[in-house]
Amino acid sequence: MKLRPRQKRILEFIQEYIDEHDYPPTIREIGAAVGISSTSVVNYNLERLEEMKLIERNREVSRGLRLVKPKDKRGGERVREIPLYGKIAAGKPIPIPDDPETVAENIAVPASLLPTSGEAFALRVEGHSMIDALVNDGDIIVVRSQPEVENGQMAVVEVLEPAELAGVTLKRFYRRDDKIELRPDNPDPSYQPFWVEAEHVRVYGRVESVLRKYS
Amino acid sequence: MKLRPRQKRILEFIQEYIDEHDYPPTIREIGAAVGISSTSVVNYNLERLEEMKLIERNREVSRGLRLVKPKDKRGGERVREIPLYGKIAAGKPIPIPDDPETVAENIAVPASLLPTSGEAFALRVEGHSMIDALVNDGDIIVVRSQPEVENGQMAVVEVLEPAELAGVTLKRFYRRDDKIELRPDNPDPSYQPFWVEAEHVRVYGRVESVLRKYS
DNA sequence: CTTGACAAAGAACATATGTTCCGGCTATAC
DNA sequence: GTATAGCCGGAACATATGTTCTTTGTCAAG
Repeated sequence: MKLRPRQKRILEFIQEYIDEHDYPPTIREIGAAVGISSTSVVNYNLERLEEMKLIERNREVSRGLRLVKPKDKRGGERVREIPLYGKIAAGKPIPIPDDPETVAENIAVPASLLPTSGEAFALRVEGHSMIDALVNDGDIIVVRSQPEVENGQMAVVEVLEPAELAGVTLKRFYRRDDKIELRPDNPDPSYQPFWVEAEHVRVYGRVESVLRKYS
Repeated sequence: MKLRPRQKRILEFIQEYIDEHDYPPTIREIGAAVGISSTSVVNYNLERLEEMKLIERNREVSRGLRLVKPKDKRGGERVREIPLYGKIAAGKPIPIPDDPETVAENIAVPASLLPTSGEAFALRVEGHSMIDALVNDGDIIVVRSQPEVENGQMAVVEVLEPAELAGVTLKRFYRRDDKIELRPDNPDPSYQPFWVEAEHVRVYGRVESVLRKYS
């Protein structure tokens, strides 16, 4: 079966309408846009399109139609939304937010910057302690959730004790037996590594990618 | 204003419904799902949600509602595809590809990392000359196409003459009268700035953002 | 030419769906 | 207590919207 020009215009209009409104048009709106005065003619053509498997319809439901292969703007799996949980101190640890469940916002990340497997989340870096690792104040890091990381990797960890260091921080991670060294990556001597008991550290994940926007 | 549990359930249901049907639910469908017998109560709560800027409504239109920040698969303008033209030397300029029109591939970039206006494209950085600007070998830069840049900005420029420097390169850009200094950002003395006649330089654009993926 | 399938227009119809109004309930403030 | 505001339920209402029917015109096949 062949797609007639009027039917092609209907398809295009549906796509445009959904792009603009986030919901499909009515039969009458389609008619007005394509230049069809009768609702029955629109209905007729929608039936043809349905036969051709180009759209799906839910009968007796207003705006009950969808495109079978929507020309999705975000091209399938090329982008994912991950939660942006807030700020992380690259310098001194900062306390965990009271309610970690409340996600401030989501951020869209290209699939090419995401881990190939596993969950991921994002944080905004505050401070300059990882400057030598090319991570700066204001950058957004994408973190792959995982309970362990290898030595030398950039990791997001929570320090439980001692109290004066407690909080979540971004550091290079080195494990020696049951002690863990958290090392900043800044030549400035005001940034010093510190050691913590392994049992007092919880690893959230390792840094997978970095996003930076220049104002 | 506080989000009441019933309103939260309404939001969640709208999201689920859209994910499943590709169009929004009716007031009555929301009521049935959330356990509200009266359409007026659903309407009332939708008005509250609209006040809180959590949804938008088109009155007198069936299913005329949308989530303001839809976790929707087709999240509108949140992502754009831009061409990834290939590699650029952060160190020595590299020749322009014979056919700049042939785009090797496209890359999806979140709108938050794109310039608010104008065209953009992406390049993969090769070399370490911009290491102090936190741009490293392998990073992808997003470039806003523009014919001029301000002094000190990181810019993608093409050098036409002299022949031994000809090519496209990534440098900090400084203009003094009719001469242009192209300055790398690496303390290593093997990276040296150089001066070129302004008429022998073509500016492609300035660096808008940086993406880095750790293997 | 006649026939039948297809496309279309217009009108009438059925109902799906948003809107409005009224009353009741609960909690808090006065 | 009373008063007020926020929230809810129910029903009547208006209309937005899909469905169906009849009629007309076109075009290719017989």
